[in-house]
Amino acid sequence: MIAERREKLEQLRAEGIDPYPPDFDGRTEIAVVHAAHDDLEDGEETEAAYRVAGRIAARRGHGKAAFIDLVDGSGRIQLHSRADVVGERQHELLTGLDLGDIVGVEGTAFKTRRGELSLRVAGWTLLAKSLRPPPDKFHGLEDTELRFRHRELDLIANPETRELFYRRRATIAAVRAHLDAEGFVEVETPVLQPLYGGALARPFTTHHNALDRDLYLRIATELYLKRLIVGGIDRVYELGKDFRNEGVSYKHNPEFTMLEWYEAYADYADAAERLERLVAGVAEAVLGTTRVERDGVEIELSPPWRRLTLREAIRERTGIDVLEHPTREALAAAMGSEPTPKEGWGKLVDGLLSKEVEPNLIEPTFVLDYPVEMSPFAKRHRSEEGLVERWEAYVGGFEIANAFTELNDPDDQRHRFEQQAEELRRGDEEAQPFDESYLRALEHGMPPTGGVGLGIDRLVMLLTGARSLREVVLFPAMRS
RNA sequence: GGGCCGUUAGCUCAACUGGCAGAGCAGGAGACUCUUAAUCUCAAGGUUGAAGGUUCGAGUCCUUCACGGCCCA
Repeated sequence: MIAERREKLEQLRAEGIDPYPPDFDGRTEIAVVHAAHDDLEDGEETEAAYRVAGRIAARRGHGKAAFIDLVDGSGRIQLHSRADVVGERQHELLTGLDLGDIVGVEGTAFKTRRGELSLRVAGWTLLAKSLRPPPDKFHGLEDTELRFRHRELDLIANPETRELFYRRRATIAAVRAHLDAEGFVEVETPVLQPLYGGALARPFTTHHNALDRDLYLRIATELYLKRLIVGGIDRVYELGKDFRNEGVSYKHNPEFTMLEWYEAYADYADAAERLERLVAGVAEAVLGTTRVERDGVEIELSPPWRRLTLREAIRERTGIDVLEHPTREALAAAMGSEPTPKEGWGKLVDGLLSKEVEPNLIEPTFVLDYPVEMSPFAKRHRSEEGLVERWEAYVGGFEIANAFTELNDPDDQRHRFEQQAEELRRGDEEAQPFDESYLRALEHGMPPTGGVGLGIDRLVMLLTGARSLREVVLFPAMRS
């Protein structure tokens, strides 16, 4: 198959045709041609000449004439080649090209009797010979593994894939526009970090040869961004990749795109209002509506979202009041199970939340006020003992965002790091390492601050109806 | 980590209880000057994911492994 195409390549070279010329001038996007002439009458001809370029997607020969479908990034247009117009030899060579070949074409616009806007080919140039057969022109490419490993084939064969990633891009652009308009400053902080922090997760480790030291790929941008708050950038955000050394699932990829923003002189209630406005605004900008559908259920994203406490949420689903069972032994007993040595009380609560509560939170919901054990960077609750001012936002059965009133008391932060050290000793590999440098920054004084982390991939899932995060990541992690 | 399902031609898929591995599209040769999943004729295309086993005979049954999907942890 490949050998046949290589043979054609050599034949073209023998004819003096460069199969990979460097340029094609004066190109018009196919969508522009459609916009200019879609109103032609059936059978109407014009003198309007265009140069278009793209990939040959289909071909229907008719002896001394042929129809060819040409696709570029903007759309598809039909070409009509006639031997009496373009010349016998040029016609033969054109129809002898393979599906997948990339050509530049000059021609005049007309509409066929059946009403399809087409270009009458006056001349053409091979721009790139394709040596491998493209996916099936009718069925597209359906094999999930091939689609993910060779996303370029998915994009060639499945226009809806291209649409999805255009929508992803529109989502990110709308998020930036929203925050920029609210006076937030976008920054870039280190991806390679001497200490990881800001989330409960295991990091990837790498090594810097010249410095001869291990570095971590960031699991969050949190601690650096809060140092910028200390520095006086009162509204700051970063949108970029985080890396967590964990398994893959429909909602996890080891590298993923995260937005974090921090706002001085705000708390977690302000952050919640900002998030629900942002998500609804982005949906409106990207979809033109604040309603999305998921598994046949319509979800309204416009504010205000439901708010309930974590305690209520768990009690509502399981009948267990976690605050009545404040030790890991007591809570495990109430759950009817034995805690493993690695599980602290916070882990058990987290388990109840993710297993029992999360899948049932379809309508947008803020779950408020988490146990302090689960939240080493959140400020203690202003009125509830043992809790912090934190929320997680759930939509469609999964978490999209996490926020707190940030802990700005350096002594309390030191105490929390010590607690995390204990968790590390117990064997919890997701616990936080002690970060003296961050503590020192807090000791200079950080204003009261509200901060949010929003999972961009999950937001895109929400706005595209994708079943899996892997569908909205161009090249998801795969086994070798 | 566990369970279930899948892996057959470049792509999309067939092959009843074990019995000659097939089709459509793509590719090749030919016919056809308004087709659009064009149509028609002819010919070609395979280490059935890998390794081992059972059997006269394995795409099909058994074991192990690889990769993927779904569900659970």
